Amino acid sequence: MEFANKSQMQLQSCFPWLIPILQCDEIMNRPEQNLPMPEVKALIRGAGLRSTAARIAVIQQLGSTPVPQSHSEVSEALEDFGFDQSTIYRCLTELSDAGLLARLELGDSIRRFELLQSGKSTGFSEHPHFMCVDCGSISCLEEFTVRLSPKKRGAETPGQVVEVLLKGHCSKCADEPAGTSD
Amino acid sequence: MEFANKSQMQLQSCFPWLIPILQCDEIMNRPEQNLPMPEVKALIRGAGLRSTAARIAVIQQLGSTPVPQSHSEVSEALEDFGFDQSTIYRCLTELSDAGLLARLELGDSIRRFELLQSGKSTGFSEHPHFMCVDCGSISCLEEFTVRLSPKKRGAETPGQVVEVLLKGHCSKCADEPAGTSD
DNA sequence: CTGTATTTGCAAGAGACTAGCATTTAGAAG
DNA sequence: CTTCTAAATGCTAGTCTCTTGCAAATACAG
Repeated sequence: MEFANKSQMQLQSCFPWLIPILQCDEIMNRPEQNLPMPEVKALIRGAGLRSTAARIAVIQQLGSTPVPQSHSEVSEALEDFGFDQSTIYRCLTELSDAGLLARLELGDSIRRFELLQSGKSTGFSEHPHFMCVDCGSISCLEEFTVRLSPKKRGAETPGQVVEVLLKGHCSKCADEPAGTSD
Repeated sequence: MEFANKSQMQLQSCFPWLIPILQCDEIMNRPEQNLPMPEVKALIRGAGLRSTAARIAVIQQLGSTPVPQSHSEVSEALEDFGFDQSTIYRCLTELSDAGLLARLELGDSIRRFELLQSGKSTGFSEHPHFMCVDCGSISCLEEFTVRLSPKKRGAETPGQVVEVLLKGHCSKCADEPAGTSD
């Protein structure tokens, strides 16, 4: 990364217009990059938002891993670009409000976001998630569906389910004797 | 309630020994009370903890409603007793560590606690929960079981599930046109 | 290229929860 | 019924995640 936090500030004072271009360039050439830039821009614009460097970077970052990421994971991954914390928060919120991301609240007080592939734009994830209560790892259960079956007939249904979260001991933690992992 | 926050402090300075007795008495005679006092004491003592007024009150309060309660709900319900916020937090944590309560993290950054009836003491709830993403209401799905079924054979199982959380639009919110509630 | 509504950066703040430590108390031993 | 001590409480201050207000910067329509 050519311009880390400090040098970026110097650069910015001399050539303010350079930063977004450099940012876009850097974002585009990151090894994690897996979405073509014009597509990302179109995605953002299509949602009625301006395609800024921060939003592009957030989308790219979320597209780079198969699991949902928290704000701190995203902003750490992008910290070389010098985005403000609140900018990342706002991007995540706006993009998920616009239906491009799913906002997951898995119960550890950390909000996670996931890039939605479908055009459904419900803002909810398309598959169940599993969170390990021991190590905190998250996995997407794309291969599974969850069925809610009443124990006896006539049980009152709760409503329309849009998101499923399972918690338990992941296979890695379950293998280890209790207490050896965290 | 005979002694609210202010008068309690006066009382306490004159007759410090009076408070716990009054507290226990008040707690015992609350209309919400539904568990016999000696049983509650035995429950706490059986878990290896001292049966203090705060713990008894917390157990009683959680036993008074069928849905899990948050720290603030518990401490508001008990505020006439003048317990400190951190005491309630600690009681909830200790009682759930001891296996008497289930600690639910439903994803809205608010931890909720539920009185466990069984002697299993896993610290996890015995039934799935449903949280409405519109109004935030929680319901216990005691009448339902959840089955995780793979879409195709050979899908990797995530591990041993101990807790199930469903989110969606509750029947009350789903009936209303979007936007009218919340 | 220009103007303006949208975004961003910064700094301060809200809300849920935790930790440290002196004081108080439950429960056991005498 | 007292005395003793480990456990529990109250108070204060702190952490962490996330939000908000506002001036400065920027995307993009015209």
